[in-house]
Amino acid sequence: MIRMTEPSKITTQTVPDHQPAAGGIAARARASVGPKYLSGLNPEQREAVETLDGPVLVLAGAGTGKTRVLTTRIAHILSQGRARPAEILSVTFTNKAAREMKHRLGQMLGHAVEGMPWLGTFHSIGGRILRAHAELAQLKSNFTVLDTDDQVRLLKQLLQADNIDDKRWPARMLAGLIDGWKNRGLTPSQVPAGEAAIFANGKGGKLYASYQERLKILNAADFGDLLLEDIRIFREHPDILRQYQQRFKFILVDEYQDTNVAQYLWLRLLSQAPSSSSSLPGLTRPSINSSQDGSPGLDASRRPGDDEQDHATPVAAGEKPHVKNICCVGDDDQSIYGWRGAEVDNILRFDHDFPGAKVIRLERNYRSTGHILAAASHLIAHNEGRLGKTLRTEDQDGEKVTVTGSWDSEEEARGIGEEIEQIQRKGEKLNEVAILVRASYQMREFEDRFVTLGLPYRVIGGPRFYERAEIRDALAYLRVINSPADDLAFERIVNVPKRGLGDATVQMLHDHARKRRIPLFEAARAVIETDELKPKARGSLRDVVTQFDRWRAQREVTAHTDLAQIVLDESGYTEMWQKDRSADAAGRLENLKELVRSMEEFENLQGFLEHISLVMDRDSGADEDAVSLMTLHSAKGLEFDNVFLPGWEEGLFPSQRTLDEQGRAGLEEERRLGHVGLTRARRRAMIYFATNRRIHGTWSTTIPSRFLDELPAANVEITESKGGSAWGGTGGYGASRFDDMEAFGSTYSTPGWQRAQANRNRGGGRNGGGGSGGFEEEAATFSSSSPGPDFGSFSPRRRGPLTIEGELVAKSTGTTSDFSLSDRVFHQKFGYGHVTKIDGNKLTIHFDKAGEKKVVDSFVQRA
DNA sequence: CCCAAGCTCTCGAGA
DNA sequence: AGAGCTTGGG
Repeated sequence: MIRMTEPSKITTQTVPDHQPAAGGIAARARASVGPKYLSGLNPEQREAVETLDGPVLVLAGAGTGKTRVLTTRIAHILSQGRARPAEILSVTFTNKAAREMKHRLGQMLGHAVEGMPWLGTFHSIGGRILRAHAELAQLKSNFTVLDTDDQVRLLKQLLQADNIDDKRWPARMLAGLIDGWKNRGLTPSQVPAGEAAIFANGKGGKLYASYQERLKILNAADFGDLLLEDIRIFREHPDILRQYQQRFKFILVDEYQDTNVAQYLWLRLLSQAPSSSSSLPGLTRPSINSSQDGSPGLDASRRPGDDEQDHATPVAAGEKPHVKNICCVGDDDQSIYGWRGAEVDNILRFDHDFPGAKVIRLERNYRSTGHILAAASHLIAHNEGRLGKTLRTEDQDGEKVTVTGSWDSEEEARGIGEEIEQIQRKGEKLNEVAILVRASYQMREFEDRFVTLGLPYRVIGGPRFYERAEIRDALAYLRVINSPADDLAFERIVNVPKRGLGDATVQMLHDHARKRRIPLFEAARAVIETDELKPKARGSLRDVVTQFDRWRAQREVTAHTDLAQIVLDESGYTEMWQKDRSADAAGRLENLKELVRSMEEFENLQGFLEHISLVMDRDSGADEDAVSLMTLHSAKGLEFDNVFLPGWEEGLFPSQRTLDEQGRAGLEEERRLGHVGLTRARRRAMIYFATNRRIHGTWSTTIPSRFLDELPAANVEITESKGGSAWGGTGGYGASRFDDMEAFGSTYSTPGWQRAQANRNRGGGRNGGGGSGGFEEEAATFSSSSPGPDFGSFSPRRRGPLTIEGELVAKSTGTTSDFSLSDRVFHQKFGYGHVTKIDGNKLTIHFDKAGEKKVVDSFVQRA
């Protein structure tokens, strides 16, 4: 496996502050007389903007001006006359990022940027290309984009048709598998046999194939197809590929560390210089991480007739595909989307994939104070698979990062609430306060608290607008109008509002449709001419068909917003919610109005539907002064003066599930998430953890996150939680504390807790963990790291030199418990029992009545 | 065909 | 704890 840089090179390669960027005379000459958009850039940024030719990788650490570089680069290309707006392909991951870039470009160029038609998310641009060549994917250009929900419902139908027990083999799981395959660029015939077999006794691959067939019949594509079908079209039709290669003179990619294999392949195809040669290099990805079986994923050519397989041979070593001007910007330390197929390897091996690539590091941080940056850097230094950057700041040290322990998550929310009120009293804006949680279920407690306090807040990236039932219903009506073959949409609304068309009727329509190979809607039209249905159902169905025919006719002469309103009213859908007396009915009606309003931004119904499924976020009242509440994931790219980071506990953060599924790679991704969280803060970062947390409705005792131990003592301050902490100071939760804990229940030994415990013990035994005891500052040293990163290895032990010193270490009060095996003990809640296992100050006790429990020794007394 | 009660399952991040 | 789904009775 190839590593890009030796650690030793990293520091020396950094461009010194005062010298002009490499690039020599030309760059210097431009530097003095350069256009004004270049002024204010530091030398590295400037180099990233001005190196227009050939592949460029910009390693942009948090807060180093990444977006600025990207937008300035586009401005530079345009003003140098190197390309017209329509010749620049610029891809981002989120709509937010795309909007932000458009906005900043507009500001920079002064005049309106009418062009830049190819600035957008991977999915929107992929979808656009697919629509242009839909017929090559057996689709019509008005195809529907299915979201996860539709996908699962469709798969459920397929499972039923195949008589597969969807209890044992959930549709969700299959959806996840298919998603994963698509992320890796695999069509049904390319899925390795072993993987296809793991679902439903070997039917996985076949189901994937029939799912794809169904999609074509429904005139639909899922998110993965938006890229995968492009790739297939490019491969099968070199002339089309060449057309795009010629069009795009420059390619820019944001957040490159988040790209998955499919996105990588897509980019790679587009980034080849146009060539008429039949041997297209780079059609496949060279083996990713030297997997032992030697199957690089794409060479599974089991099915005859897939002639594109012929190209699927790895690029020969030394072969240099001609690559044009592609600039990828990313930060390996912010790669947090491994779970959806992102390959950190894409960025780690950039110069291998794009030979001759210039790598530019942006390490000057303009965002955070010294202490925050030091803490974040120190934390991330524990990762092995890094390219290695050292973030620097010229800002002052500022306040130390605080770590606060609370008894439980309610106290945590209370403490943070009070802290925020203090910030407010100091006259700071709530807009500059954010709470970043690991899992969305953590949000509720804060919302409750803020409602009580009357503190304005907004949830960012919460349940998405178009995922709401009423929006999906309304969209389904519009989808049926737009695409009569959209059976999923038809099925969704055929009996909404209630029309007496239940499962029996729908089933009958299905049979009919399948027999004649026609869409459900057409089946309905046929069936109402027969007397197969009871008169009542028949009448209802006739009404539905007639209504849709009328709406489709109206579509020609009515503005699409008016049409939507008409459809909602005439179908009785609006009325349905007006009659509904539940609390949220009013809100739903409001949402429907909002939906109709939002349609105004689009030319017509078709354009609206094309976009709606790709637009995830709705900007909600950003002008109001309010605290922001969001997940760590959705915080990427944002910054705030004050950042609260609650829930730093084993099992929650790092997430047990990630650890279980991804081993050490997962742990490193979680650590990067912590790094992202800390680097969101400009002036104050405040970490919290609770000793007790409610998970799945029951209280569990948790132990502080290992990441706390990995913070540098010199930059961190331990504080007391407001309202009394069970942690620190008093030396552990005493029995008196426990007396108050009504809710402390039976779940001390949840599987998650046990796993966390097991992992912790396996992970080097540096400390006994435990919620009890105080932090002690201590110059801790542990050894780490073999010379090269070692992906794919799950070895929990680190080897080699690299020492990290000066860390906080949580020390358990009693690493030696007073109890010994089979001691008879008494517990206030569980009664009498005897000790079966001792682990530091944690005891496993078999209680006479309550069974086996894990308990901290201070909770029990000798019987 | 509809509704209500009971049941199970989830509770990691997104386009 | 809560949602979503299945089941049984009207």
